[in-house]
Amino acid sequence: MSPTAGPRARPTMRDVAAVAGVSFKTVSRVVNNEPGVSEAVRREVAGAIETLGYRHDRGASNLRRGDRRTGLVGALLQDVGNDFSAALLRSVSDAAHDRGAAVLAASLDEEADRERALVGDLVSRRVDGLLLMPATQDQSYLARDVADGMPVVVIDRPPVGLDADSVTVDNAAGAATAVHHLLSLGHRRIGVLGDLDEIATAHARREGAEAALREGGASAAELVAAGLRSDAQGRAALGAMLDLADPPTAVVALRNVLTEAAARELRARGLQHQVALVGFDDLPMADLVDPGLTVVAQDVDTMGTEAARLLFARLDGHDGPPEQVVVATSLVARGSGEIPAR
Amino acid sequence: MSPTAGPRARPTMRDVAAVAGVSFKTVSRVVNNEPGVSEAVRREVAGAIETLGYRHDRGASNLRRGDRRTGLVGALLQDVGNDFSAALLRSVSDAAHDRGAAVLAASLDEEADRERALVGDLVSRRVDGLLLMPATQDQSYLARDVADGMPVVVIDRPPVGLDADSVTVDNAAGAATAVHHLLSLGHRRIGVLGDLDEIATAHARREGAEAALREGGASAAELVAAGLRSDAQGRAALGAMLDLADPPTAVVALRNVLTEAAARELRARGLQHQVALVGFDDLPMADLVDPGLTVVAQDVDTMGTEAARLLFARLDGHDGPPEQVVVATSLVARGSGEIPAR
DNA sequence: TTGTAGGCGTTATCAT
DNA sequence: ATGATAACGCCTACAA
Repeated sequence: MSPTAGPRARPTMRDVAAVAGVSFKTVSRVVNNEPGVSEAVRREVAGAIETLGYRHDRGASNLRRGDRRTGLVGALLQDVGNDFSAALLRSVSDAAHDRGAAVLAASLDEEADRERALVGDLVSRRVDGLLLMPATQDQSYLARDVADGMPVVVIDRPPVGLDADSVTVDNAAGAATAVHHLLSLGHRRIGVLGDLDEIATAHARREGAEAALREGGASAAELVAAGLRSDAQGRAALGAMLDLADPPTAVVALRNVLTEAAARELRARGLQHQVALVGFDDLPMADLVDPGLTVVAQDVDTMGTEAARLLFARLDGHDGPPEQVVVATSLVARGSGEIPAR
Repeated sequence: MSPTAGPRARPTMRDVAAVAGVSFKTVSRVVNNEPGVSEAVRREVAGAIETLGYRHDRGASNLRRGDRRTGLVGALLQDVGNDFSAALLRSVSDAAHDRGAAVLAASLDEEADRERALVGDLVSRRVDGLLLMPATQDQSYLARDVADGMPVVVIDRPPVGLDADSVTVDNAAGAATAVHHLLSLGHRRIGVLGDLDEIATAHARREGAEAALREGGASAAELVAAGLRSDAQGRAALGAMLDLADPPTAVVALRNVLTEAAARELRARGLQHQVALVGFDDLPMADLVDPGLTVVAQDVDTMGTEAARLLFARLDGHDGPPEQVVVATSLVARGSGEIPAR
């Protein structure tokens, strides 16, 4: 008995039926475009729907339906505000919408608990499938739900403890490419900036870079910094290296924030044309920076498309062993990585 | 009778109850953490849940519940892969997750039909509320659903034909700021690059810029290009202006892709230090470009936070007239906009 | 502390 | 072509 016109209860099929003067099953037929309703009745019902502002309830529908498909897909990414995640979300959600599915998106921020909590939430919402960029070290907690019929595609990092499709890049190889590029230009003092070693991709990249350095006879412990999470940490770490008696003549930044950080620090010191820089993962305006940023690029578009393909193939009943798609990385030379050693 | 281990049917509360040897209402109590269950039974039920891999079904739960809240929020943005939309999505989804709500995200790409279709989808999924960056010219089609209790917050553009909260920036004023900045440096030949005039924000920006130019006595029809949608179109339009006998000494780019395009074109012509450039909307690495890109920045963070605040206030029952929040823009001088007139 | 009956809005099944 | 009835998985109300 609220005096303010509170939200009126939404009309149901029964209400529509009453207005149209038919049984509510007939309304259901009309709403679902089922045959067996005369044109006259169909119009009558459509009119009632219009006047009442009736809106079909997918939740209720889904409860009763045979296939139990919600038309919902989950996308748990590292950070939907970040370029890489956002690009993936875009291509996956395009594929989803082409199939009439909606996408539940969320950011994990490398927090394992958040991943488990959000997966739980998505499962209880009965998503048809899940795209996951893991924050956990082990996804075996998902095995049961996968067995119960919820396909999961793991992206960016290989799944651990879980038999699932995945889309990754060869991080070690990509990092090695960056190092080889610099070695070939004569660099021997090469700094490495990496993220937390607990993150699988970060670990693989650092290992790949260090292995390449060793092979090239350019290994130097004081030029390797890991565990860098922010722009500030990246700048500080590079700054410390540049303050050494024998500073690096080149830097490999193993994540996009670190590439940005390195570019800033070099620029702040006026060294952007003296010290070479190669980043892992492409950046939006890398070509406009001075010098242009040389990077080992991941093909985000392909990654997203492939992930969507795998996910929807499973949803279409495609059975078979998990598929591991590895997308190629490519070195994009724009200037910063082509500065020769002094 | 499929030979392949197809998705087993998910266990229900009844199955759990059978295993635990209790009634299924007791299971419901345990699942919802309701009081009135002995510790012993609680543990028994928890064990059964574990062995069966039971997962609560929110859809079914919600159907019977009194409040009919789905804990779902829709976010219809221009393009979740684009920086501006992605930043908004991030802050809104943070606020949503803080409240235990999940976010359905989708991109509209300025397609009015897509907006209407997706809104319909979200409504039939019974989202509790909706954040909308409109692609339509008129949102009156939403009035009924708003009246039926679904709060809508319109972002980036003022709502048309709909009484709803909104979060916008003063586009005309922002564009005027950019022009004034250039006028004050002595520029009189100022090029303007704008998006489709049908887009409300684009229209307002162009009008604001042109008004400021007129006031400054620097109006020049041949230096105004609208309807530019892509990097290529932006570059072409600016290129044409620069090829004029009396080319512009400064450019205002009214959208971030156009700012990028302008920076590219100027750079390609080696004019990046001769022709001034001010963009509307900030860009990721604007400080690393040479020269740094001067922009009129929109405070995306505040926009997202405000939008979330408005939406969740409505969901918390806050009643009252629609609120129109206008977030201030700010000129961020980084170099490109401070090049003086020749 | 625990259980039973009924219904949320819809679709499946079977009847008319 | 249309309708009555049961059921989906769960929660509310009430009873034991």
